[in-house]
Amino acid sequence: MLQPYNPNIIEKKWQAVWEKERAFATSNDYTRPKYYALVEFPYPSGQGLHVGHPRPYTALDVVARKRRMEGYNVLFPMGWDAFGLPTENYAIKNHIHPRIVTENNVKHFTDQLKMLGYSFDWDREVNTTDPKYYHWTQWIFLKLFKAGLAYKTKMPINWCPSCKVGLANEEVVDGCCERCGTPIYRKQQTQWMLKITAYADKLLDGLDLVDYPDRVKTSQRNWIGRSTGAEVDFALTGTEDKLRVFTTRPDTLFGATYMVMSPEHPAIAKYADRIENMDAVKAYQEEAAKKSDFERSELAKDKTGVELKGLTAVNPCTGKEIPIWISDYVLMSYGTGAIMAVPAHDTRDWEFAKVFGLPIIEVVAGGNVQEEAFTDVATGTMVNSGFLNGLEVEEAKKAIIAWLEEKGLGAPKVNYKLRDWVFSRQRYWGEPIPIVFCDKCGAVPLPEEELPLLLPEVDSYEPTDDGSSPLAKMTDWVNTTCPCCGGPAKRETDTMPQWAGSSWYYLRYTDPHNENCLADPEALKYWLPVDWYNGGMEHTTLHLLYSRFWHHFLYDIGAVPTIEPYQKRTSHGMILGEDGEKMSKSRGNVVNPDEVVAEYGADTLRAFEMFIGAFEQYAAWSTEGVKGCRRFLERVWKLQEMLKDGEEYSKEMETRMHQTIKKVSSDFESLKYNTALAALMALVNEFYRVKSVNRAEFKTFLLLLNPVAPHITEELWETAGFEGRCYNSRWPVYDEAKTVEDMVELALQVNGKMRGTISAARTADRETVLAAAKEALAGKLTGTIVKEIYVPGRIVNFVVKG
RNA sequence: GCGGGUGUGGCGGAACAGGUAGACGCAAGGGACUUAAAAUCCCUCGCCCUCACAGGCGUGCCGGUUCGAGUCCGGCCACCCGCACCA
Repeated sequence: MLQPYNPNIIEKKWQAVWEKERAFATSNDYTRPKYYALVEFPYPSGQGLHVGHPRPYTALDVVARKRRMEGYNVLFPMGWDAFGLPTENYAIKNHIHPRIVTENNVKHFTDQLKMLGYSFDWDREVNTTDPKYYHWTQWIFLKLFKAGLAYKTKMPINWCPSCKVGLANEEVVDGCCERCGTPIYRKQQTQWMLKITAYADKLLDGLDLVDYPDRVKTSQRNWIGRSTGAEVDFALTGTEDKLRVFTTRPDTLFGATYMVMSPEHPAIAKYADRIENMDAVKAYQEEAAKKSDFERSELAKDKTGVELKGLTAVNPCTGKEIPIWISDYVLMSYGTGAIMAVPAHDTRDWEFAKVFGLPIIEVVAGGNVQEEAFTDVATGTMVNSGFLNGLEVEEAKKAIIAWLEEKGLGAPKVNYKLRDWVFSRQRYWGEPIPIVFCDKCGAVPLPEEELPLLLPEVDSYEPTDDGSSPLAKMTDWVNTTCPCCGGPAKRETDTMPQWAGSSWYYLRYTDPHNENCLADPEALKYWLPVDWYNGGMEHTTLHLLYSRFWHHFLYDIGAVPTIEPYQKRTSHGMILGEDGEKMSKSRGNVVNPDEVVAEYGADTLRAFEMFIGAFEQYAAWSTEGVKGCRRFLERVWKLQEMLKDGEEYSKEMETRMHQTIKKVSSDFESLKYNTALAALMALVNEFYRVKSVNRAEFKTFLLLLNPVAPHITEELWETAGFEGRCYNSRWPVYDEAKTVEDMVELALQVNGKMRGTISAARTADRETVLAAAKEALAGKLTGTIVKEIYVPGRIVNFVVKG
């Protein structure tokens, strides 16, 4: 009598066996071929794992398990991105130290991940809040500082009044805090910045070296936003001064009929005495300052502005005096904060000119510039442009830049949308920034021997409204001596953002316990780059970009051996609630993996997560679908009852077995987990149809299913008495020649319409097949056959007339 | 506005390289087993017409290429995501 399938028992059993056998420990034998599979380490939140986590984890666990069976030395690690606001907020509310909160959450997450049977190498677990880890986060910061890539500056930052913290541009979504949704506003504050802009070109060029999805590459490129053009100086009438602008269309310079400055442009204050309508200008400035970024971009794109009466500029090409306006459609943060307006060939300038009745002069023929701006650069010829007349746009660009350079009026210039990275947070639960401020020596880096700079114990983690960190109240800690001159100095009290620790964690996994450097160079050389990194699309312009930046920097200082950190990147689709909406507590559609495992087992959950749909697309949870996967595993379990002897595939199964090995092997490599599982289900259906599975077939089947459902396959492997363990057996191989059937069903068509099928040998010759086809279609072939098409193994088509 | 993506049964989704559309799963209907139910096993399952055979229609819409189009080309439409006055 067959025992019923009881996942709760066998899953615990095998998890214990694997742990005892150190089944998934990474080898330190650097002569073996390596494979580094990485999933984004989670933030250990208080809610625990939700069913979204297992989708990417299972997918890469499948890859990792398959690679081990193929003989690779596999690094598949897990860790904790544990600094962060929710932990700190929870700590404040419940008066528990965030360290304790983190410990508890990590424990909970670990238990949940172990329950799901992942083949992580737990000996290599890292935790960003561990001083032994953040030692090296701080070390990298010091290197950045010494390289001039970390600097402190007073600037308007994105302030979230709810989190009481400054945010990076990447953390602002629709003008609101990415985390809590509160509208942010601009606040002047001194901030640490990282000069990611210095790496803009390297980050762009590096994309050509890696295998990322196009959508990821494209959004990184757009975010960096490189644009080439020129800077041009316009003389200010009656002064020695120039007004410098950036333009991507220097070719249209003859058509510049006015200029626009950002309301924050410093020239306004400088020439206040010349500006006749200063009251109106000031009013406009105040109006613009009051608007949040959100309002400035989202609300009415209707153009507004004020002319600076009494201040004009000179078009360097035409020599004509042109007016200067201020308008909030020109941003101080991009280019020079001022533009030359060419209404005939720029949509925004055109709209502005229409509102204020400014002249529109066509300089590129090809459109009707009184009706709309003509912005096409591919067609069109220069007109009304002096020496440029008759040139194509691209030729004109070169010519005008050469002319500007010769006259000393301008030069080629590249601009980026990318801004430097706001790197300080006014909160407690983050890495302390290892810098002290000395009246004599300025900002002084801590000596590297003094790292890690430990996060001090404080009485209150409460953030302050004035924007200073909770650490600022710790005067014992804040007051220190200058490492440089020995005089009194104060410590930096802001901490690093959560993105710091995650920017290099994949390096630490290669050598997680090293106390002398961030990781042994030999280990880095062997393991890098990460072969396959899966993570969320939401990190494309955050974590993924930040960590590439750090890696490029570390490469430049010789700390890592590769230019790029990740060779291949994939992104999973989110798991939605059963209602098709994003899972959230407020909607009440959250599915808890613990309950799914308790009711159906981890193998069922894993199988369902892989079967739920195309890996890169969103998928809605389905309780019925989960049951379907459990049903499949029950059918697998009961294959034991029809198990027959046989050390080779049976005749009737042979082709099917080879086909399935081929299909599953390639699908596991190309994110098609759903169809791999479908092929395995179909194979089981076939075993049921013939009411038989022999030992050779069963063994191969177990190996193919093992990466997805490791527990049940291990149990069946043992029960069947196969040698060793399933997890460390060799991945099955197929014979290409044996994947094709000898006899095939050919589709018969008349004028491209299906009219029947015949069975024929795959290699049957044309005459034989056409004769058989005509016989089969007797009666349906009326008229004259004008063409006969035969594609061996596929189709016969007769083209008939009359 | 710019960029990216998606559109196939009642549902999730398959379809190599242009070659039998709907694999696999879910739901539904029918049958077997059972005192009964659950579970399990077997059968049916795109739409229209037909008792059945045979046929007609069908992959968002319109057109094109081809012996043959879900797949290629041109033109639209809808929805989703990202960026967004970036000069």
